[in-house]
Amino acid sequence: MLSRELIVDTALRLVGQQGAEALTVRRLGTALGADPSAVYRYFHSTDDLLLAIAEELIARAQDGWQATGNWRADLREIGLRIHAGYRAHPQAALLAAHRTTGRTHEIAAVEAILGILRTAGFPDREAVRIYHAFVDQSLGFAVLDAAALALPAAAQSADQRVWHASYARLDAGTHPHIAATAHLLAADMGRSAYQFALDLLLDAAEARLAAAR
Amino acid sequence: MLSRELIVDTALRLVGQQGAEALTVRRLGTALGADPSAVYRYFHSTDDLLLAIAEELIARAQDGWQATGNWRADLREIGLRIHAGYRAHPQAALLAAHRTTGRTHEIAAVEAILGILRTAGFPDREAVRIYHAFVDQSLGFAVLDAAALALPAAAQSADQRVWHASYARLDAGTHPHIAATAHLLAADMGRSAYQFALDLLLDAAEARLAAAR
DNA sequence: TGTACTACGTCAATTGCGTTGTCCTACGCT
DNA sequence: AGCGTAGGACAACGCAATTGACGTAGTACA
Repeated sequence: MLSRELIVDTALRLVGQQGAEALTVRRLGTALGADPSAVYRYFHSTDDLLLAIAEELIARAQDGWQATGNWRADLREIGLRIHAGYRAHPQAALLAAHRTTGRTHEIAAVEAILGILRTAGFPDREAVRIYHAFVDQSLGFAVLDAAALALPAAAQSADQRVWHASYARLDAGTHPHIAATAHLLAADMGRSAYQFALDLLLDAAEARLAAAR
Repeated sequence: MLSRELIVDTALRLVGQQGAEALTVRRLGTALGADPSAVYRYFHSTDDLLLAIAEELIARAQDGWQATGNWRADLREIGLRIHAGYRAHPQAALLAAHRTTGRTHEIAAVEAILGILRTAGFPDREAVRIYHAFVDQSLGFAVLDAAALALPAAAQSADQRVWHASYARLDAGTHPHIAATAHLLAADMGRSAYQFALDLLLDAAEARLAAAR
């Protein structure tokens, strides 16, 4: 017996194991032990299914979150949760992160973030702008980092080697700035820049809030 | 008589005119007045073709850029160029934005950005961190916005409609913050948040530079 | 001049995809 | 008992990427 939940869970597992290109109605049907067309009893189209997957990722990211009342800490926590949640399912994140679902869990997240900003004292117009920048920045980094994680292991280490090989060996005469910072670059580019970028965004938001008062 | 250049140019024109979903070997063949399979005489696969398109994009984005000496203005200009360049060709951006090529155009960009930051007075470690956050933020937003543009027209307008339909009709009792800002949300979510996010990042960087002195 | 080779394009076929319409079967309701 | 419906199977359509066999023109070379 199939169900929307079972199909979404199977799809996430399928994509996690076999990569993004495995998410087809036909392979999904095989994984479910059912005919591909059976999926259409529960989802209007593959796009509909994709939105359900996106919604599930949002739900998992928000699960168990509690506001502390400190707007900066709360926003930071939500950002890190979104980023971590999508990175946990890189292939699915690549497909789903840029979709607007308009469903309950997404709405709950929007309401929570807007609430944090407005309660903190941001004027409505400013709260909306910061909300938008915050969410898209989180999703953008999530997609980028997920894409790196979704690469085959060989391509992943090749990307990493570029910083130690190509960049570290550039001539100081033609590329003085890279030459001067090559060791720092090699160390930093292996990690995600999301945390630092998030703190920069929160710094800027805090400064604007102080200036508005 | 076909050629790699002619095919790449035709592909870019095709996508510019008919949208992301027009980039198929069959339609490309039709646009070239040739059999679809003729493309394979010049490119090993469609992925190969897309990489060639991506290279072309990098070249075009950098073309004609000049430093002014104002670090903030220079960084802003580079960010906007990257973002606009990728957004102009969404489907290629989706495939190319997260790859580290280590080729001449990419190296030139890295050197330029690091140079701007170090010349402005950022210490090396800080310059590298800001470089990383700046680049990944620009690429992240580019991917996200490109993905939205690469959607079929139907899905695109559906995403847009969500903000006017679902969100604008939520009850003020259960979702007070969304209800209070629904009109602002609908207006803001139709645009890219990149410019605002970029300005926030530059604000924060400027504050850190001032604090370090 | 004749031969062989290569570059370039066409043609036909294979495989996989999303999606749809039709059929079958089991179950709950009156 | 009869019947509607939910849930699944099956077959088919059209579009996609890709491939290998085939034709054709030009070109190098003996």
